[in-house]
Parts: sequence; structure tokens; C-alpha cells
Amino acid sequence: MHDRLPVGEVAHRSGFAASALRYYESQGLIAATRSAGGQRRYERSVLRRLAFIRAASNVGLSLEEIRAELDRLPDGRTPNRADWERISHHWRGRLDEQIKALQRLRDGLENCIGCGCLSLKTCAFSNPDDQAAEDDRAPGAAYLPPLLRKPHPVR
Amino acid sequence: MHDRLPVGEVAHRSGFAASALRYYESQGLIAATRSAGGQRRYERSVLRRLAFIRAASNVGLSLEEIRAELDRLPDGRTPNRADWERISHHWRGRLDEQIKALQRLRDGLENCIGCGCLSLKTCAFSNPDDQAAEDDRAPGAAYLPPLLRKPHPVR
DNA sequence: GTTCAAGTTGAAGTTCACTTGAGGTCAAGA
DNA sequence: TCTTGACCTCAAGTGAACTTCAACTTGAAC
Repeated sequence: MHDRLPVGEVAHRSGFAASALRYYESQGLIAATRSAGGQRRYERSVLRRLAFIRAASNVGLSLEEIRAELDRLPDGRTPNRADWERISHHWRGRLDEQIKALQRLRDGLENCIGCGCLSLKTCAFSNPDDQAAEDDRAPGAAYLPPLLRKPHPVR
Repeated sequence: MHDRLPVGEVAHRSGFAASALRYYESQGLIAATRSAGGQRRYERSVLRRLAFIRAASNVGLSLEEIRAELDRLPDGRTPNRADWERISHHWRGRLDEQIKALQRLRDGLENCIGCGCLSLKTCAFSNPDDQAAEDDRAPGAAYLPPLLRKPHPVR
């Protein structure tokens, strides 16, 4: 019957804009067959693949990283339970790191309330990593860990 | 003696690139006087203002929001202890929200390990907000809260 | 057979926070 | 005085992840 879904249907069901789906296809993240007239027709499995893309994106992966992760699956198939276990275990560390970095920031803020110091070199808040704290030859102060520095836009 | 600092000095002490300082000036975040020959000369207080900018940026504020926050201070002065207490209290909520959103994501992941469902409508991981869960007329599933969706680049 | 919402393409535009480049000027030490 | 590193302006470029546009075609319903 309606085995293959047109782009509007997939857009609606996945929550991605049709233009995003075309973009993902151009980036090799998803695939589609074509109707006689050249319109895209998606298999149902693309929905799960899109769910995976969304989940990975939520974790903070770039599209390039997501593509790489999908490419590592044999046949480019959508991840099954075993894949998911392996992959999600990897993501957990990433999330834990992000959470810890934010907590450090919040706790630094807590200590700073009422002090108002905001020292570029020593304040835990304006210099959360305590980098370059006392070294005049360091390139500069106040660098954040990569995960906090480039959380990247999701959607 | 050297009351007013040239841009390179401020860049080195603050950890911002000179080009960033010029950009901030163009956006009305900081100000500078000029030497006879037209070169920028910064007052020392700009360093604290930059520390504030960095801290705000770390919390996830956009430059526009930071500018607004600075503009709300009388005379555009650098925040003092009372300002800082008020402002940081506001930020704390923001950080707490971010942390909670990430924890929800991580816990959803935890539940999902081994299940591999990744349902667009019900899986806590690909649809962390459980939005549009059962409503076919909703615009789409799987939207993240704004703070997670647009963490914005920090530096 | 007609209609028109939904689909197609490629190129260009958007946003944010900057950086880079070209072409020239300033200022401090020898 | 000379040199040279630091500084100036303005325009354009960057990168990620898309969106928008214009001009055109498809296909399902009536």
C-alpha cells in the first residue's frame, strides 16, 4: 500500500522541515528512492534513522560526526539494539562531561555571589578552567572546555 | 603613568583577540578613548567589563543579551557587588535549567540502553520533551527546550 | 481534463561571533 | 632619523546547519 512516504509526510512525522530532509540527503545522512516523476519516496526506516539523527544531535554531535557514526554500521543500516547499546554508552560520557562542566560553572557562580570579584585570572566564573591563571606568557585566560565552548546549534 | 591601555595589552590581559575587542566596541559592549594618532586607549575598568562579558557568555547569553544587561546598569558602569548578586542569581536559574535538561537527556539515554526503540513519539531520548507525543496535528515531534536547542557558541 | 497543493532544482541568503586581508598609519626604541 | 612592531579601517570571509527564492513539474482529487 503506502510503503514509500513522500517528503511532506516524513517531515510531519519526524518534525524536521522538508528542506532539512533534502539537506540531510545532500550530506549523505539519509537516502530516498524516486517516483516515476522524480519525487522523493522514503522508506519507513528513514523515520528511525531520523530519530537517531535527532538523538545524536541532542547529544551535541555535529552532522559530520553523525554521518560517520551511521557509516560505521554495516550496510548503512539503521542502528539495532546492539549498535544502540554500544553507541549510547559512548554518548553517556559526553553528556556526563557536559553536565559536569555546567555544574562547575554554576558552583563557581555560587561562590562568586556577593563577592563580585570577576577577576580575569582567579575568579572561577570568568575563568572556569583556571587556565593561564598565573602565567603571563600563556595565550590568554578564561578558556572553556571544548564541549562547553562549542555546544553547536541543535535544529 | 600608564593609565590607559593599548588594545594589544587589553587583548593579552583579557584573553580576547584584538579583533574581538574591536568587534565588541562596534557592538556597543565596550568603549575606548583615542590617542592623538587615533589609536584605542582603554581604561582599566574595561578589563572587569570584559570579565563580565566572558562570564555572561559562558552562561549562554548572546552578545545582544549581554549588551542589554550592561545597558541596564546606570551610567553603563561595570557591575558592582549588588548588581552582580542580582544578575548572577538570574543566571543561576539558567544554568540549573541547562543542567536539568542535560540530565533528563542522560537519564533517558540510560533507560534506552538495550531497548533501542528510538521512537519519534515516545522515546525519551529522541523526543526529550515528549512534545507532540500523540497529537497528529502538532507541528512535529522531538523539540528540545530552547536552552538545549541553541546553546550558542562560546568563543 | 483541470486544478492546485505538494514536489523539484540550484543558488543564494541567514545567523552568530568573530577572523582575515589589504592597504596604510602610529609610536617607541636604537 | 630610522626602523619596525603595533595599530588603524573597511570589506569580505568563515562555518554550521539550515532556509528561502524563483521558476518549474508532478500527481491526486474532482
